[in-house]
Amino acid sequence: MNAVESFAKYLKSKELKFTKERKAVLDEMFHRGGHLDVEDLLYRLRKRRKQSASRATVYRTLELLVESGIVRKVDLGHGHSHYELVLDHPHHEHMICVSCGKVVEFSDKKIEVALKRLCKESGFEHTSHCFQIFGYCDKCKGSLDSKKPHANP
Amino acid sequence: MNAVESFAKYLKSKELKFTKERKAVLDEMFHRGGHLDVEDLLYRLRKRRKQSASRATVYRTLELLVESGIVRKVDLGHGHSHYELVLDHPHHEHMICVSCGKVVEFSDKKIEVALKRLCKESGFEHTSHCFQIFGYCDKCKGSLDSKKPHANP
DNA sequence: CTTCTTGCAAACCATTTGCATCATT
DNA sequence: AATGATGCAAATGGTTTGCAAGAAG
Repeated sequence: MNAVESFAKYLKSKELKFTKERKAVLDEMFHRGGHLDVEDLLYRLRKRRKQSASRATVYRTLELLVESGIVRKVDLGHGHSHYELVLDHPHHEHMICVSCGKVVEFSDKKIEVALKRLCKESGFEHTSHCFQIFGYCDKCKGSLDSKKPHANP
Repeated sequence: MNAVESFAKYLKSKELKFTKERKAVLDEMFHRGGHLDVEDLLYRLRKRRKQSASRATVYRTLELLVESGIVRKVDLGHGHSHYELVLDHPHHEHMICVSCGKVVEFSDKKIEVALKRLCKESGFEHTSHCFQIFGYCDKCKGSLDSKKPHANP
């Protein structure tokens, strides 16, 4: 089942409507694939699509997308949220360069296994997690400016 | 070297002053040990110590404590920051119950090893990381109210 | 005495919300 | 036609900042 069908189904189950604004947000998330923040999304909707949506609607739609499990909210340490598609995108964590803002996705089987074991051991019912590694990417290593506002890749 | 000496040294190196307000914040962080947010800290300073400090000063002091490496800022998904002592407290991650807000610390050697290897492989210079697991603690398992203190995925 | 700090209140910024109007079902 | 959705602007809540008065070195 693709993201659009999945979202339509979710909305129907809650007796909510599949408006053009909601479709536009989902489409843009899908088109992008990677992580996006609200500002990016608004810009892309305005500049690259015929269909725009207000900031409030984007926030409201993202909340629905998160609830439905299609998108996840991630914290990349930039002081505001980012969102990324879950559907069709293998689960991963983020490695973030505090100098240039570059974000590298990674995943590790051993970490996944350890996580599951830890939860099981303590009777914790895992629903989601967030693993961010901060530091300097190979290009910024040795760089002194750890105080730069990170640009979004 | 203890936390007070360490902070004094850091402040001196930056030609900053070790005021009673700064000492009070550090003392309370040290006394508490675990994670605290600004509200907790203000309350404790006001109620449990003779020395208080304004909200602005608490924020400013925490920033200095983070810069100096004595304290780290952690995101427990509550919509605001928490802070915890690094010095004299073994490194750990957090498992957070989205229903009751309970936070359990954990650490895992295999995860630490995997993290180091991953960074090395990609030439990433690791400075810090944050690993949060969200879900339901043993007491809240089966609970329906997923609408409590949570924020992240 | 000079410079850094404090506390206050105003500013800021991301996010949420109330409400009148509009669009889907 | 009924109900939910939108856009706007105002509200919110955590955090930051400008500034005058105060304290540390």
